[in-house]
Amino acid sequence: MTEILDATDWAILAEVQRDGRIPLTELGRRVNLSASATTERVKRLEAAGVITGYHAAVDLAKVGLPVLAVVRLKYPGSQHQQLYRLLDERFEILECLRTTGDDCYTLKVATASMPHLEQLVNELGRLGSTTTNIVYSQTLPYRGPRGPRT
Amino acid sequence: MTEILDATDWAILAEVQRDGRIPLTELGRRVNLSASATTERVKRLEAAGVITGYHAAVDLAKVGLPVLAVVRLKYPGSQHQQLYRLLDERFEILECLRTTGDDCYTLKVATASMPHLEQLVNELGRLGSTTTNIVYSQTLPYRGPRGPRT
DNA sequence: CTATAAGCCGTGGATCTGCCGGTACCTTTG
DNA sequence: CAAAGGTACCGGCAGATCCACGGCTTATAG
Repeated sequence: MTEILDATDWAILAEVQRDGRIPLTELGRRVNLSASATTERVKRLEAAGVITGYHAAVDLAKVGLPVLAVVRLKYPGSQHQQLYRLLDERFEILECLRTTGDDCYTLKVATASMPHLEQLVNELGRLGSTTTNIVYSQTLPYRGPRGPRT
Repeated sequence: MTEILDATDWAILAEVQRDGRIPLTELGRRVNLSASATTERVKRLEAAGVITGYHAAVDLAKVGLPVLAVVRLKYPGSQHQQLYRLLDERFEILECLRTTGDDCYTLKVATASMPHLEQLVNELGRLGSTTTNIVYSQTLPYRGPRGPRT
């Protein structure tokens, strides 16, 4: 049960994070391994939980959710239950991080319009005080971790 | 050039966001379509830019980056160049959003340890004033957009 | 030196993908 | 009204891909 990742593992991770549908033969070619050896490496990474899944990325604007915002939620009580219910119901909430500091939660939300955002923030405001920042642009869209000396 | 997504398109998006490596035949089974019809739908979504790519998700803790944090950066001048350089060099920075409000940028960073985080924040602090919040847990890990009445 | 384990390779059968023609339905147009 | 064109779907086939198998090489320990 080798806990450490070698350079080949990092190369594999870089490739599958860039293109999650790359064929194993092509992946093997890029990391200088045979197809079957590549398969074993990938399976091991999946089994160890290093690779947690494969997901398609969707353009938010193209599906009618052009308004992206970061909402910080300050939350006096401890009725987390209500927040969980909102996370379940409200598909506009894309991500929710629980953090240290004055604001307990940091949410990323995507809405169809400003009134739509306003309505969502109103809903969140019933749980605690909110601070909202509209996102101009994703200067750096999410990227996964890289290994040393890429 | 139909701009609107129908229920089948949303079902496809839900499936490929959940599992980006699902075979087209299985995908067709789930959305009640033949394999070839499914292929055409997916190709169209890709060509239209609705699906922007497929990516493997990696467990940050498992690759030695267990400390996740949100850093907000307040930035008096306009030397964005220096920030871009940092984004390029510093693999610990996973995401960077430019927002309205007092803090110009909101970054998501992952580091190996607290000293490592401290060093990264010091680096960022040379550009402007920073506010850092450690992430306890991802209450809701990133999920993509969902269609109406899932 | 031998035994064991780990990592890699090549092969072959099962599966999936990509491309083809064909059908049904709707809209447009003469 | 009828013909033409467009759209979305299906089925089938050739080729590419995936996956499990056994054999080969190297490293380590006894």
